[in-house]
Amino acid sequence: MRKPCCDKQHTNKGAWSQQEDQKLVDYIQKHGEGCWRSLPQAAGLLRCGKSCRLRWRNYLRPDLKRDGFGEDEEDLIIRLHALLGNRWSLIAGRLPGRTDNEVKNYWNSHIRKKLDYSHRHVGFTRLRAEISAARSKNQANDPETFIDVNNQVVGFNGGKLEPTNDSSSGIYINLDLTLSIPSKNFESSDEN
DNA sequence: AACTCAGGCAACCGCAAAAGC
DNA sequence: TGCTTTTGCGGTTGCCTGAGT
Repeated sequence: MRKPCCDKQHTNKGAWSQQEDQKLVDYIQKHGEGCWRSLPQAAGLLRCGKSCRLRWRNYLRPDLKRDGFGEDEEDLIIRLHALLGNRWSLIAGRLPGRTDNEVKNYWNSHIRKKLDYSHRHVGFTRLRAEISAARSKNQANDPETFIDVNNQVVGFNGGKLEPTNDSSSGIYINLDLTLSIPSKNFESSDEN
């Protein structure tokens, strides 16, 4: 039987107060990240470890961007989502200062709607077709499909998408994620 | 001004993978 | 090697806010 992550009767839930944030930040600055299970008690917080970890990673980390998503970031998310699906942590990993939760929320509240409009966009359709071909090759367990994501070559290895140095053979797709599709085209495609 | 409703975001939950023993 | 514990991830929920009526 799995133990619950914390004693829910003695933990706070809901929005974090400034005092709680400060305690968490102070503790992590002193002791570093990790040991989330024991952290709340050590930091004097009535929260479960998972809650502390989430709060730190999504909102308190000093390297987070707190401004809105730019067009280039949005384009990148669209391309990565076409490639990776709902692998939010992987997508967020390609966006410095962004979290998986932030990307996921942004996708669900903004981009998904936009894509409903843009699915007829020729360039985007072509991109999806290329990616779809690569993914179906992967489903056939063919390891020789490589995708260049911002100069990092990744390959399907045993069904997993992983960085690889071996791109000497097989299908090779350069997504060129440093360039952005003019996102205005997405919007305009349905408005005529 | 009051009410309703939809959108956006923060946070929680449960599961799976990884790590430790 | 197998079991337990911890961490990470993705889906979902619930609250808050602003627009519309």
